Amino acid sequence: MSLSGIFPIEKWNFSTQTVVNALTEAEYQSLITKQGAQKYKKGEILFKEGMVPSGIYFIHQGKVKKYKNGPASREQIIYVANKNELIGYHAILAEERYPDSAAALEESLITFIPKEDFLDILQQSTTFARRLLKALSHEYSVLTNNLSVSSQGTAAERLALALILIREKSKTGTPAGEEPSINLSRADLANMAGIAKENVIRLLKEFKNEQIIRTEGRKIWVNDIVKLVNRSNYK
Amino acid sequence: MSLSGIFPIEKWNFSTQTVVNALTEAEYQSLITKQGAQKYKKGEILFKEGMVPSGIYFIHQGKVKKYKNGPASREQIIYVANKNELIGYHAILAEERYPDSAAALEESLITFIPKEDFLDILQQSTTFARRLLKALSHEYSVLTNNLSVSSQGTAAERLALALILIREKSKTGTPAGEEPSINLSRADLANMAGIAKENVIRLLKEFKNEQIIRTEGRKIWVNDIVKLVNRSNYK
DNA sequence: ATTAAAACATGATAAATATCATCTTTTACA
DNA sequence: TGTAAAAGATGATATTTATCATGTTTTAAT
Repeated sequence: MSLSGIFPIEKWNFSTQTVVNALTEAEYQSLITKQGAQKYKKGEILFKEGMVPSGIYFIHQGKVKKYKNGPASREQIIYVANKNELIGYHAILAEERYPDSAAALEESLITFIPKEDFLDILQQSTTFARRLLKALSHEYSVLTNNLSVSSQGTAAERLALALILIREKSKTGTPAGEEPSINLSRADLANMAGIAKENVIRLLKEFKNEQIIRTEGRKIWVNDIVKLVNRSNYK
Repeated sequence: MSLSGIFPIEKWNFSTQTVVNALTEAEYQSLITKQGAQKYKKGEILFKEGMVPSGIYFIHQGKVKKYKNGPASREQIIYVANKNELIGYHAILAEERYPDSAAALEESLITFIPKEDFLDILQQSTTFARRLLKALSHEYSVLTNNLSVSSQGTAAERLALALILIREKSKTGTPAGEEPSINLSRADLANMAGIAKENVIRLLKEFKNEQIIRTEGRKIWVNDIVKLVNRSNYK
């Protein structure tokens, strides 16, 4: 079942793919060669909040969480970047240290693009710069939506939303027509929704009883996306 | 008493002033003339979430809240823009509808800049464009900090933070050496912190008992900014 | 295959926060 | 300046969510 018509997924995703698409074939080849890509193991850290940035990253394959460690050492996931997305550019462009940390959620294939190369392209290609400006402006609206839900939504609403988003990102790689499986730890789900791990487990049980999802070990499948969207209470 | 050294205020403020500063005197005069400025009464709405944007706004005087209306018709304040800041550019640059609403928090003097004029300058001035890119990247870090506190912080922490931020913004216009007064409704404070109004009132009482603040009617003064920063638990 | 560690699950309890009802004070304006 | 409306304040209560303790299952490495 599709999200189209019942949930505005574009309001929850960044759009750096369009920035990458502004590159010419030659630029793409020189910057983002798969040859130079590194393999990251699940859980491996790309960069940490507070570090001086030395470049940006392009995700060929896999998923990367961007997160912050709060006071009580609890982790808040800000965004999950998917295949074909860029990360790490905020710090470079703002001329600041990394505002958050990044770690692979699963085995991933990622190219590192040195700061200088990135800034060169930015200087040369006005299209690239314009798309970047557009993408960053769109991010404002994504984060704003998140902020609103995070501070006003109930635990169930926040978890439902997290499931919707992560399910959508899990579609890449799933054969068409087949329901994608969500393969995240309960802890990561908790850190996405900003709630306690035990609460995630209990709410998943509730969703299961309502036939919204089914599980097998840690894996979760969405049976009824319409009900899940309802549960997220997103109007 | 100053914030410097004890609290990184720059991590909580946008930086569109630097964008405006990229304008030449002539550009500034033609775009942001005080002559064409409009007076907005307290509570008056500049634009609403979902509207098609027709331009951006420059705040000569006053304060403007940017907010979203959640499901339960509760309002979440995303950001309070101060004197000399721009607002409304995200929607134009992202080529989307306004992602949030904006309303004057006090009597304000604001210039409307038509979309075309804004885009013209953007095309002409690479400095303007570059600063805009930098400002938007910085906003990511601001919103990210907000998101982390909003989903993980306690009510007291969030209110303390709101007070720190709004106090800082109230400094403009306060004679140097004098403690600025915070003049927001309890409801607005609640909507900034994302907590219930009654909870704000009770927490303010607590802060008063701890000698952190003093009040007179709705007005609030900070007696002890160090204690307030501690209360915000921001590390 | 065995086993230690990690992740998952569950129940009991405590803590935090929202909601509701009501009263008082302040503010705005006719 | 009187008065209605809005905002502020308070107490009682309900609800939500986190925390703690403990047991079970799964996972991964030897």
